[in-house]
Amino acid sequence: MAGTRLTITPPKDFDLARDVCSYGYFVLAPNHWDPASRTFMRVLELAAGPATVRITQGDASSRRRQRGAPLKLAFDRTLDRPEQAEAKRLLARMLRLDETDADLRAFHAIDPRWKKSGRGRLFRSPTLFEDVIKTVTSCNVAWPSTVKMNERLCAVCGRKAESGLYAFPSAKKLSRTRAGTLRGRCSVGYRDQRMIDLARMFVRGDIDEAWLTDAKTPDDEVFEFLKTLPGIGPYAAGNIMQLLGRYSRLAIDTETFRHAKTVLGYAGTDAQLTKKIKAHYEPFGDQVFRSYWFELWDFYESKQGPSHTWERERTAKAFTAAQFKD
DNA sequence: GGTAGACCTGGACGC
DNA sequence: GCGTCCAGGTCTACC
Repeated sequence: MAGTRLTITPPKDFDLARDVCSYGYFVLAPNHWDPASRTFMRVLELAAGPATVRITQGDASSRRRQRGAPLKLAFDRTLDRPEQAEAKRLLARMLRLDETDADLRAFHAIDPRWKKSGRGRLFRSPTLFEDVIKTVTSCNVAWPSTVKMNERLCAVCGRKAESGLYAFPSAKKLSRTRAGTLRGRCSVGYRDQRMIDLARMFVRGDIDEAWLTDAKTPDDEVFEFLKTLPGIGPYAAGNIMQLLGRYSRLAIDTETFRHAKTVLGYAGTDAQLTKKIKAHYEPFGDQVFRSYWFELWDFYESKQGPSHTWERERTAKAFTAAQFKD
């Protein structure tokens, strides 16, 4: 790529392979992780149009872990100064560079199981809007359909970069898209109007990201607000909470019940399991989601190998609750 | 406050 | 190849 090249100095323990491959969204379009080269690539929607960024850490030819080494960004076009700042801001959100080494030490003090691996950061999207829409695509559907919806949303509604790759659609674009297009061409089904309504709320400013991320805003108020959004119920709200950096709640879905039965050895009705699950994670206080998630992720890695080696095509098919029932 | 049924897609299964 | 059933979380109507 012959465009702008930038460098970001991450926190000392940041590990690109570990910290990108830490949450399922890293395999959803427009994200692309290449296990062989340990390179992350996606299109960012910037002020002057879409730009593809390729991210490596340290010496790409080395197989050694290079925690804390500079992140090298290579773009497919030239970015002016404001765009460079915008790109860095979006990538910092995506990679959770705001989670400092001290933040992670605090998490590991509560749950020391992840101290050795250093796990703590959870990959997310460059924008809250993309995180919310991705969460809606993960509701009431098997994982392969979530993968497909995100691919189609980008291909049908996203802008094309010089690289030929597509961006995730902006809120503005999605707010003007017809429900029939989303349903017919993006396979989002009944989620069509809910996605458009969400996009319109973002465009109008009805969703106040500053308030949602303000440390002074109580978790309970954020959770209750999220549940008022179209297509967002208790599971989705819990998931968006963690995407906002609020780890005090679980996002309970069928996968949680599968985990409770097969890994934790619990039995009973869903209501009984929910009580046992909450009791199990209670000791982790305001970090329950991370403790839950890395237990789950550990299980996936025990079945599929280290997450940074997962091929996109295989991952698209492998990760469904049904695959792990036994 | 709790719950049954509808919503939509895609995969599994039986014929 | 076709039809049927089922899984998946949210929403609405109803009790």
